[in-house]
Amino acid sequence: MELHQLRYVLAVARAGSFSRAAEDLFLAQPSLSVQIRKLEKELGIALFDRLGRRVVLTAAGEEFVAHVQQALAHLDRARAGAAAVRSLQGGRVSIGVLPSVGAGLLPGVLADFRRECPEVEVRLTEHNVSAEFERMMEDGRLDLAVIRAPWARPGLVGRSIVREPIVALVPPEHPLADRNEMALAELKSEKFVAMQRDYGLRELLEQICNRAGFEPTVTVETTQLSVLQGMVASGLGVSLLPELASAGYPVTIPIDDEGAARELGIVHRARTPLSPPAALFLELLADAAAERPARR
Amino acid sequence: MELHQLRYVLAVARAGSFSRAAEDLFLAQPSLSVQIRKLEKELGIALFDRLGRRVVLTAAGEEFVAHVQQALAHLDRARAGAAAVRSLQGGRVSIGVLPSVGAGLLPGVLADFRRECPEVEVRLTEHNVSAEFERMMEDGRLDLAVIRAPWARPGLVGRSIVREPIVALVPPEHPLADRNEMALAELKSEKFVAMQRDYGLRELLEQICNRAGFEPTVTVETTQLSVLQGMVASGLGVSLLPELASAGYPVTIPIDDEGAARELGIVHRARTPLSPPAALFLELLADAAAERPARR
DNA sequence: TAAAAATACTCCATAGGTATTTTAT
DNA sequence: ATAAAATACCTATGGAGTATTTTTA
Repeated sequence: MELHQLRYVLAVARAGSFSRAAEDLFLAQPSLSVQIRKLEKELGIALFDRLGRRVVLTAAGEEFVAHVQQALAHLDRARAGAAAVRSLQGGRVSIGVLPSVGAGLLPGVLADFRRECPEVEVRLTEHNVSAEFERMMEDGRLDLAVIRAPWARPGLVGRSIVREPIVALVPPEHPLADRNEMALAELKSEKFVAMQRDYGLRELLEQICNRAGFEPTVTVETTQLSVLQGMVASGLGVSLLPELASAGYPVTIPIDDEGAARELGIVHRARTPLSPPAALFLELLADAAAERPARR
Repeated sequence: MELHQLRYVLAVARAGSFSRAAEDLFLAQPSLSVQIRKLEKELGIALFDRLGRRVVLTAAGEEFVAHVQQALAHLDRARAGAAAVRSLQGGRVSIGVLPSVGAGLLPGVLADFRRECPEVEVRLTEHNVSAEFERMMEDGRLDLAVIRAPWARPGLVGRSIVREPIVALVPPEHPLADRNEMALAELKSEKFVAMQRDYGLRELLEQICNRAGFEPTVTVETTQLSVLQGMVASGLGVSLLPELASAGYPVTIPIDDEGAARELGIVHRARTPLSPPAALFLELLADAAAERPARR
């Protein structure tokens, strides 16, 4: 049983004649006859009664055709679904974003994307750890992820989209509170408020302090950016955050150390092609990021 | 898009690996890879994300598979329907019978048939004229018909199943009423009660009278066997009927002329093969008829 | 006799196989 | 180093074509 045979059966049933059906199918009449016969032989029943000049479905043929029509309709839907994805009128994109990006950069991009292809479902996943996204990418659970550069896995490719400065958060009454800029080394002996271990922002904090030559003394840990900001505000210590993540805190002082910055990139699997919706989303996100001037 | 490709897609989705799916399908792995790739190219989208060692459906692939499963299920049903007809567990037989046969011979056959294959639908058509059945046979509206022999159309084949004597029906007080047998010629100057023109039994009456050398004088016509019998009973005339059709009338006298008989046959199209249910029905009918001894 | 289906054959596209390379764990 | 997928190449099945015969209306 082959698809073309099924289409031929429908055509013959519709035309009531092998010759006319062959014309409709742009096929030679013998080819059509042979295929129908072959199918009948395989099924073990006659689908058509050859009444001399006319050809009509047998009772069994009628039942068969009814099922075949259903089947072919489903295949049309399958094909149409694929076409929809191809032309950005359907499908789904799964995207992973760090919380700070989710709040800062994404809403506008989502709105743009929704406007361009309202039929495409967007599945957003937020997570604090870039490495988790890398894992999800490789599992196929995500099509795109916005993560910290540089990414570790060789199977991922992408482009840098944001380079944002690191700022210090200090309590309002802190001696450094009125500075316009500062060096990391000045925080060497401060107490730090930080995200818990295994959070991306904690790792970032330790990396930049280490690069400046000291180990930060973390006295309080939390899992929420807003809680961290509140703790700094109430004088429990200072902190270091990328600018996007410091949004909402009043006393931030830019760090002028070389390399005191967080770089974000949008990545996807190197070997699997991006679906058309995913490719569009990547473009929109990159465009939106390009409008924010890259700093430091 | 080909059926085998769709089955391959389902197998790969199920197995999560080209190699394992290829084993399941008793197929070489490269053949499978090539077919999937080809389908993806035709659809213009990726159905699978090749994640190094594992293979998972893309979002578009999942939707595609869902439709394909529906489609293949319908094809299974189509195939199963054909198998059912083949094995006498489904399908339909359309049969044409003359009213006298419908009353006399058929009920038992129908019961036998129903017992042997209760799933097969039987569509009965009664008609008074054999020629009408011949037309319906050639239109494909009937699979089998029980008609008067000999049949006219060369496209029909079949076998004789019943040869029944012609009997005379006379009013109870008629001079011939107590005879055990008689010759047709003795009815030469009687008034006849007969079926209307174009009825098979009327044609039969005229044929056998003509063969006996006279034209019957028909004074009353009707369209119902029971009405005809009533008219004879009330003395309006005599009639001639095949034995099956005379059932219920008290005064019948066998005609001993050579050839004063009606022969019935069961016919089907010569060129189209009988469906298994139709073939069985033919056999059952022929068997039932064989049990009635053929006479004259 | 004309029109349709079946038959006979020829050709070539392609599904599937084997051997091998590439890639990822 | 191993296991899986991709690539390259080959073979052969079978779908489609042309030419012809058979059959029916």
